[in-house]
Amino acid sequence: MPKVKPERLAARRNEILEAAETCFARQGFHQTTIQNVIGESRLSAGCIYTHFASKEDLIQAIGERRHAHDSALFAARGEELSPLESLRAIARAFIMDLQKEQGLRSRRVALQLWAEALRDEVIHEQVTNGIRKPIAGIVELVKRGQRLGIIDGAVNPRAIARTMVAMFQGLVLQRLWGEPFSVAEATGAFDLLLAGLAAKRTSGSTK
Amino acid sequence: MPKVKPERLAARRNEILEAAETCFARQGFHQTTIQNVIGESRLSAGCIYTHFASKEDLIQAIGERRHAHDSALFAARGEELSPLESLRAIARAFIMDLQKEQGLRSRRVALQLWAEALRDEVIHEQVTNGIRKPIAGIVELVKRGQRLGIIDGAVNPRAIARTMVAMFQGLVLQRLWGEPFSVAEATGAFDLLLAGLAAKRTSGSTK
Amino acid sequence: MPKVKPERLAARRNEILEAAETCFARQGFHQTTIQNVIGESRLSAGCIYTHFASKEDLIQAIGERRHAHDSALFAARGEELSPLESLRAIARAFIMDLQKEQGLRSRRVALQLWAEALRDEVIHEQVTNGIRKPIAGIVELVKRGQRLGIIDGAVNPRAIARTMVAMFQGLVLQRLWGEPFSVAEATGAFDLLLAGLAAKRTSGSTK
Amino acid sequence: MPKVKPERLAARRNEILEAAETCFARQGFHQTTIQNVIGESRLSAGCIYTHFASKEDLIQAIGERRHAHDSALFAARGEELSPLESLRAIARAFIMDLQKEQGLRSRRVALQLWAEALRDEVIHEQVTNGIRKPIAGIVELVKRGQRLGIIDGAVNPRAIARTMVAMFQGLVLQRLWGEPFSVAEATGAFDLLLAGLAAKRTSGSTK
DNA sequence: GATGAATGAGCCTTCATTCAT
DNA sequence: TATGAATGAAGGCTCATTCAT
Repeated sequence: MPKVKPERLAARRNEILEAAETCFARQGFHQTTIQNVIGESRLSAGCIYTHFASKEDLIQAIGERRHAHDSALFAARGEELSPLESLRAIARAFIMDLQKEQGLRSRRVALQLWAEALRDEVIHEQVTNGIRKPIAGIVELVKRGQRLGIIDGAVNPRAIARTMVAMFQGLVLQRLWGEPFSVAEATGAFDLLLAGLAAKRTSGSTK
Repeated sequence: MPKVKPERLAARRNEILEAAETCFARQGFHQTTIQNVIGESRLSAGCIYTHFASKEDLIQAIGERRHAHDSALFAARGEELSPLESLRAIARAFIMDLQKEQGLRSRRVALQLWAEALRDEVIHEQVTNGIRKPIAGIVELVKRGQRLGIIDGAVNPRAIARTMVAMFQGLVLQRLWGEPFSVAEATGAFDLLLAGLAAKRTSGSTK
Repeated sequence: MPKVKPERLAARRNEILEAAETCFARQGFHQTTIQNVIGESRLSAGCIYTHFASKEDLIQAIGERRHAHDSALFAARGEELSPLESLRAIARAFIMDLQKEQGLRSRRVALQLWAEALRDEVIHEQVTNGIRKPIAGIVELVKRGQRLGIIDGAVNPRAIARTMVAMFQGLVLQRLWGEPFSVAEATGAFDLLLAGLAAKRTSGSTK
Repeated sequence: MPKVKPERLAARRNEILEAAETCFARQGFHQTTIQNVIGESRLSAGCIYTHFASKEDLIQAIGERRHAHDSALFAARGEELSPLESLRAIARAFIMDLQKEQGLRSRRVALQLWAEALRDEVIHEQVTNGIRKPIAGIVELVKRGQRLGIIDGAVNPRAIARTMVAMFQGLVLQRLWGEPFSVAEATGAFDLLLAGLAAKRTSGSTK
């Protein structure tokens, strides 16, 4: 029987993660020292190391969090919408989320996780898993659209899904770099892609 | 009259950059030690530091290179093509480049530069400049297309350009993470976007 | 409420300074490596750097110590003595101190600080402050002597004070270089200067 | 038969020493890099190393120069003066020399040699030799004065000589540290010492 | 002799991690 | 559990010195 309730433990863990994310967003993983996290969390080195085995562990835990966040964004839009409307809704939700100042901190960390994924197997797993679920969801929607005759049957659902996600990722990059970002522009561009999808008579060639 | 020709200097500089890029692609900026670069280049610490002021300087020089490479990819497609064909050509060139094993090493480094741009002002400049030129080029093509009546006059050229670049960036990410990548899929998806562009009578709304 | 008492901190700091002074006296500032101090103190690099910000900081802290030591040597000789006797007492104390083996270690360091003062503003401040207090003290004594009619009113107190200190400094140099040093000789020479001071009827010129 | 005349060699050697002294005076031995000397002399590393075996050798050569300079200062004052006048003349020459801006550069280096003498046997030899000659000269003068009955026979010539030199050294220190320095003050103080010397009836005690 | 690019040992410093309290 | 002083293995960088030209 633990003397400290598990919820207390989780709370402490969360405090640390919160502090770490702040530091990581500000300075990056490698520029952030454990001392920084200690300062930000107002805890001690020893305390942090009873909750996380190592700095790497801490980073991975942060990765896990992000994973959850993005999955939620793309998660089940109400079933009552048409597939195309669902896709728009997803895009809109994502684009709106990019607007929020608050989400940016976490996305700055995400960008670093993207880079880290090249080397760290665990993070690689997190990142690719984090992408596969949304992609699968979009694939489902497109297929449904095709069954309903709303979406051109010739398009490759997987390719569409991957492309949409790619667009979102690229938008994140540009947003993080401080490029001008407008919800209207982003939504408009996305609608063009959907328009292409819907077109019964796709002009695959420009000739 | 220098005993050693300037071209020799440049060659040496290049050797170092080459070795550094190899290390950075393999281990990332922060996991790579100068010792690694020394080992890879078979030169000495002192030699490296007569060509680059610091590790940071080395990273920035690598950034400069990438900058040049990508700008070239997007650069002037022949004027004889129609704007839409030009856009396709650009996309195709980019997608083909992503196929090449050789380009990947450099792109692994690019992803790290993207993350680094959040903290390093010089790299930030490089990365955003590297993106602005392609965007400007695409904007020009779209505008020409609109003037020629080939592209829907209602679309926002800037938004399209930014979106296209975003797509490319996202593709790079997925490719680097080892997600299955097919030229046909990628090209197909891109054509959809172009189809949306070309459609004179697009219902921007799905209602 | 700190787990470790502040006095423990000060003790540790002192250990380090002690080790550093030993090394510095033996090898000089620049020949001494932090590794040497580590070896001498039987502590670790990290520990030293939690107490001192840099090697330079360590040197300056050593300077501060010396400063204190010398100021003490020249400090208030009992008020019950006549000014001339006070001057003799000061000189004697100084000369005796030069005899002690123990004081030599610290003086070897002092000589290096004298040289360092040419370049390091902080050390320059320490060294000149360390000299100004004794000079001021001697000036006071001379003035008192003049008021009492014991010391020739024509002499410039400041010049005398500076000269006395100069003599002491020169003696330190010669002592450190291993020149034969005898208390009797040194005291005798100093008395000559005092004799000159006291002489009511001195012909400043030898003609 | 050397192709390069020895005088050409000596000239080159001198150029280097000149540059080195400038650097050493400005930054100290240990802060001065060979690169600095190279820059100051507008020669090359290889060139310097054909004239001097090592940095240490360069420093010692500088030491040799200083040695010569100071010995000259104290050297044989005309025989026609009385001993006391000779002593005054020596002091005056020294004090005047301290005034010259030009001499200061070299004295800044001297101070560093004084410190270096603690560790470097060669420099120690130079410094102590540089002092012994003046001391011997002064001893001779004092003895002559005693024989002539001008100087109190009770004084210890060696002690006097050492003390005078000590005073000079101390004055150099204070001057280098930028303490206010006046020829009149310095000369006055020195005269006091001479006055003490001359006194037939030395009050060795102040009681 | 002169040049200066190259060498590489070694220095100062940092920082993830531990452990006695 | 929490604390934070202490550890010590590296890491980035410098600089005296060499040697092919």
